[in-house]
This record gives sequence, structure tokens and C-alpha cells, in this order.
Amino acid sequence: MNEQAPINLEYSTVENAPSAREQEVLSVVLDLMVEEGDGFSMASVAKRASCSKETLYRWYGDRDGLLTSTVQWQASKVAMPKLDDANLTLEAFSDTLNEFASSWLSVLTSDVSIALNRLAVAHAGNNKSSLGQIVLENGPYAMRTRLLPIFLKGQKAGLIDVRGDEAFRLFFGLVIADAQIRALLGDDKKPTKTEIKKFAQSAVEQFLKLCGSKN
Amino acid sequence: MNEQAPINLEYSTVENAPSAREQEVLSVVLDLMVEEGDGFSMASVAKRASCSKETLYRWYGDRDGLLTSTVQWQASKVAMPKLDDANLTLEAFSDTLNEFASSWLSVLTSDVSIALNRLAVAHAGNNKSSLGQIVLENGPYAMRTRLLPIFLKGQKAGLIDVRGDEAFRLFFGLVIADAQIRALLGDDKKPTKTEIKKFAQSAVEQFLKLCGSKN
DNA sequence: AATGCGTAGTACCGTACGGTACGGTTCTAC
DNA sequence: GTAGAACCGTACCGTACGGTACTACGCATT
Repeated sequence: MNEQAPINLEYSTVENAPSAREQEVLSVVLDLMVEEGDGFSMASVAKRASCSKETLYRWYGDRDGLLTSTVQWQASKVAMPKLDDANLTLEAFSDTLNEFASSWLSVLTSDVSIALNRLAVAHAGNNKSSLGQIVLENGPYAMRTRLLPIFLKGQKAGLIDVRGDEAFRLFFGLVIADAQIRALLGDDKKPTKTEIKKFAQSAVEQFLKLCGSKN
Repeated sequence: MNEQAPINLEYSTVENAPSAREQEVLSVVLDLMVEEGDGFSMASVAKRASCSKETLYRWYGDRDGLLTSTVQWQASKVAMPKLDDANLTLEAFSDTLNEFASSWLSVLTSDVSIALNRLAVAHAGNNKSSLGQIVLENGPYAMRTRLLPIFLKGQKAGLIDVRGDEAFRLFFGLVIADAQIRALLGDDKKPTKTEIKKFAQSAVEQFLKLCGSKN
């Protein structure tokens, strides 16, 4: 999914990590999602992955299970970014936020993330599966979980002054703004690398201006 | 699946306001969208609207035509907010933005809006229809078109100092933040009326703090 | 060599749904 | 009053797809 993973329990144990062959299958599913959205059939997966439908059903139970495994696998692939350490300068704090924001925007506007989020949004609408919840937990919630400690460090270092949940909402808004929903709706004007850099930098500046405890 | 709809010309012209009977049908479609997402069938529409499927196909050509008409009808219902007039005080400007923000957040987190956006996002993924474009134009783009004149007036009155497109992105982010995507993904923690008020007020404050030309 | 497991490939089944056809009824215009 | 259109209700058709069953084959262990 668009973001990283506070690791999925089913895959957090060693023996549940997908094998190489399974990863081939899941990778095919991701490709098909990007190409065709939710419309791809089990047969198309089997054909492109050179496996039988029976195998798909034995491994994943049903279509929803396959989708769920794919989403969780993708979530598990995003690496956890390392935080910065003890004595924190405004410079380092700002840089960390900046890098985080850039990476976040890049991921959210990537083809895979868009396809995954579209799928999750669609499934959240047909009360058919829990993909919406899964993406929600591995997307916005995970980002929040990751950012809060950073904000906390910034606050302890006296660099910002704001409650954590407000800080997250503010940071999300400044960084992402309308980029994600526009991408999901099919806006073809996707931000370029340089625009992303610019957005991120601007967002961090604004964030610090609003939350900075300089005054 | 089906390619082309023999689009009813009466609905493609300007004076295409749906009749009362048609509004009954479209209203049923909206209800079913909220209840079942994209999953409802033409038969279910016909049954609940007490009309025949043949009528649906005669009026709308195909399923996509029905969805398109519904989306456009819903879009046409959103009233244009009136701008404020000539000599502009900071107070009035701020109030206008505040009301706009509240209303915007309310709409975006309403059941109907969520259902429509889910549908549009899903269809933007299955390159099957142009619903994504339609919602994009009647959603973010329309909001932008509506806000830009307001920003311009504020700028001419010396209340803010920022380029229009940047102002829109900033305002969107501050007001909406993660509310819409969370709602689309099925987050059950929808903002209450009072939270919306608070978010809007806070967003406008922050907007003015960042764009205010007082310094 | 024989046995057995896992899987590819494919044929098959049931169902749901988009779209059409048609008989019967109501509304409208002349 | 009558013709014709619109419309309701329903039966029907074709197809696509989820899911299952079955066969054949590769490969390992014995």
C-alpha cells in the first residue's frame, strides 16, 4: 500500500513469509491491479503467473484472500524509516521531516499505491471485505504512528509546540493536500519529482512556522 | 463490456433538468450507492424505483449512463456560495472562508459524497467510464474555481499575499487534511459537527497566519 | 521401478447481472 | 373514442466470472 507497515501479524512470523513462487503470484496480482484495477479475473492471474486456478484457491481460499495477501505483502515491503537520534537541531529535525514528506508524496502518487488505494476504497464501499481497514491501518494510521515519535522528539527538544494528533493532521494536510484524491480520481497531472520536492519543502516550512515554538 | 450508449440527447443539452419521475429514479440510485456501493444491479434500481428495466435503458442507454446522470444531477444540486462584496474587512473575509470550510468538510464526509467518490475512484481504476473525470471536475476543480475569486478579492484587499494555485492547495490541505481519504477507506470515526467547526476554524486561522500579509 | 505429493492445464458448473423482448396497461393527443 | 406512445412487470438470453473437479506430469523419496 501506499505506505509502510506496522507489521502485519500474519506475515510477521517467519513461516508465513511468502515463498518465492508465491511472491511471483502476488507480484502478478499487483501488476494486474495497476493495469486493470479491480476488474482482473482469477483466470488472468493464473494465466500470467503460469499457475492453475486450483492452486490459487488452495493457497488463498478465495479472491478476497488473494487480494488481502497481496495488500499485506506490499505493505510489508515498505521499509521503516529510521528516526534521528538524541540531541536534535532544528536543521536535522527539518531535514528529517523534509525527507519523510518527499518520500510520502512519492509513494502516494505512485501507480502501485494508487491502484491499491482504489481497490481498498472500492471494497470499503461494497461491504465485501476488510481491505479498506487494512489499507487504512497500513496507510494513514501507520504514518501517524511513525510520525508521532518524531514530533515528540521535536517537542522535547523545544523545536515545536503542538499536540501530537493535531500535528499529524496538520502535517498530512500540508504535505498531501489534494494530491492523493486527485490521483485516485484519475487526474493525469501527477506531480513531478521537482514538484514533490517543492511541495515537501514548502510544507515543512509552513509546518514549522505554525508549530514552531520560536516565539 | 458495452461500448457506446445511445445517449439521450435531451439530457446532453443545457435544459436537461431531470423531471420529477427521473429524479425519483436518480434518487433511488443515490440511495443504493450509499447502501451497496457500486454493487447494485439495474434490476434493483428498477424494482425500488417501481419502473421497468426497459425504461432505464431507454432513458440512460446503459448502466454507465445511469451512473453518469446520477453523478451530474447530484453535482448540480450543490449550491454556489455567494461571495462577499466590495470593501472587505479581515473579519468578513475570515468568516467567509470559515463558512466555506465548514460546509466543504461537511459535504465531503457525508454519506452521499463518500459513496459518489468511492464509485468515481473505482471507475477511474477500471478504465471503463469517465466518472472519475466528472467527479474530479465537480469536486476539487469546482472548489478551486469557486475559491480563487475569493482569494483574489482577499489579495486585492491586502488581506493575504499568495499565488492563487498555491493558496488553493494550502487551503485544501489545511481544511480537508486526511478526513476524506480516511472516510473513503471506511474509517468509522467520522468527524462530528463540532469537530468540523473546530477544524474549519483552525484551518482558516492557520491559513491566514501563513498567507496573511500583515508581516 | 513404484508410490505419492504438488501443481499446471482445462473442462465444467452455478450464478449473477447487463441487456433485450414482449404482453398487458395507462396516459396523451387528436 | 381511438391510435399510438410510454411504461410496468417479467421472462428470457448471453456472457463473464468465481469456484470446483479431474487428468496428466514432474519430481522426490523409498
